[in-house]
Amino acid sequence: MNGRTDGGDGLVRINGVALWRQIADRIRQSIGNHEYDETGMIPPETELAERFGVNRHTVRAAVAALSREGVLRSERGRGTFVVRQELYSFPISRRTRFSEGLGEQARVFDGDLLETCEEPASAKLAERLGLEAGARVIRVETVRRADGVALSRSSSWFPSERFAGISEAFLATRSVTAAFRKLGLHDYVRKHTDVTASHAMPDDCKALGLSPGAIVLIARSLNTDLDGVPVQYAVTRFAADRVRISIDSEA
Amino acid sequence: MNGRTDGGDGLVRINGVALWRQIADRIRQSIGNHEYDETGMIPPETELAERFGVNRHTVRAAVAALSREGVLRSERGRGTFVVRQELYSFPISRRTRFSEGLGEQARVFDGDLLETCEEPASAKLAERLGLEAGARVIRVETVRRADGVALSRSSSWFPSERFAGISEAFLATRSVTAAFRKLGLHDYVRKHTDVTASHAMPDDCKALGLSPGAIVLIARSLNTDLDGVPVQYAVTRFAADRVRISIDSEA
DNA sequence: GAGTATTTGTTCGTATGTATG
DNA sequence: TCATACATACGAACAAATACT
Repeated sequence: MNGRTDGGDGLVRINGVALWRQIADRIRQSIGNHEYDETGMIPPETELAERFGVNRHTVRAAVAALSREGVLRSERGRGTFVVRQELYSFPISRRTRFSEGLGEQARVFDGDLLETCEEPASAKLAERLGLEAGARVIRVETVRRADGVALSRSSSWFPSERFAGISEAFLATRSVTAAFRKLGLHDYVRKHTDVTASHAMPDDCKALGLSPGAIVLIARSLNTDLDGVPVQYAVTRFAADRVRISIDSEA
Repeated sequence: MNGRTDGGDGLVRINGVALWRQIADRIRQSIGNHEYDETGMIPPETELAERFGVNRHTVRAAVAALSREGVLRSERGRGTFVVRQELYSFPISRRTRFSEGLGEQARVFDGDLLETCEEPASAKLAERLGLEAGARVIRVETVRRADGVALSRSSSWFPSERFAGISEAFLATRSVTAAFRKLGLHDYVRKHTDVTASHAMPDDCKALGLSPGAIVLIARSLNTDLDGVPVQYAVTRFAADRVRISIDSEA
């Protein structure tokens, strides 16, 4: 069966990744690139099948997966439509804050505190936060949503000594900025951010409502107070099909 | 590490991605996170099989795939070893330049010009470059390598009118900075960068030597001259298991 | 309203790939 | 290496809802 003389578009059978999943990914990407017109209707299954050089069943499997994810919605006799075209744009700058950054892209922002605990810092973490090896830190696990859609999942670490009670403060205010303020820190800045990407772990799928095999953008970031003393290290995992990271390099 | 406590297992049997490929991706990620000790030796197959809750055959398939990619090297009787531990870190700032940024992380940098042509700008591209709709642009497709390893693949667009001959200049110098200089533009700055992630397309796999199903980090960037006039729009696709994007938010 | 084309939804069967023991 | 169970992909229908003339 594998004589896949890739017709119009180029798609090759790949070891280990099902054809329907590759097609789902390409459709998802086409949506992100605004390759479909404004009606939000994607080409009919027969046309996609021909374009990708696969059977219609295979396209249907891809569309079914995207429908389960809430990306597409099919209507018998009418066609298949994109549910939401735009990615949320998450800006990174010296003054990065979560909900402020997303600004007017959604009407409602909220989040959950999944878990919090105090633990000894690993060697790497202690170094990043400028603490002595084994110093205690408070870890806070959160999920952020915009208009009810989960966008990201974060693990944050704060020095215990300076920010005792930060998890309660966060729980009360649902905002790191506000929690810091409650504890006497009135301003902080983003020092550095590293961005990588990887497949979603089972935890990500659960917390973000992703279909397994989805991609997450991972931002590892360090915030400091105005004197340059580290106050927070965070690993944030964004659903890559919902969020774009945006960097303005202004002078 | 990281207190992530997925208790040893945490592998979901997902539709569309073969188990051995998921395991290969997790091993790749563990390497990126430095979860293996400095000897570079990964746990024996039986242990990995037990940890992931799969048959040893399946782990072997994953290790075989990573060995084909050059990520692992198995030695009979000794074990399986990581070939290169570190990700290359690609910094983004107002003065982003490709090889300067990678600096001392590799000994040899080079690249190929895959293809170049002149074409009319799409509506979106014209807007981004501040051109009239349908103005002509020069597109340049390149691949960049560090120490012989392909890191990224770029499509760049330059306004034809201002930068006629840029592809020849780039071909001669192998550097955008030098090519600009040849054409009389002595300095330029990075205005904006958008980062997303997606599965590698067949073209990426070919150009970057990726195994299918791999992930690419996609940076869409705009460079301007010192007067703020756009001079280059580029889409760069990085192999996510080789490169990390790094953002310093200095004042 | 009738008739036709278009589009998604469903059911067979068959061959190959993946994972286990 | 072999045998078994399940997922993936193909092909050829046909059914049902919608859109257009």
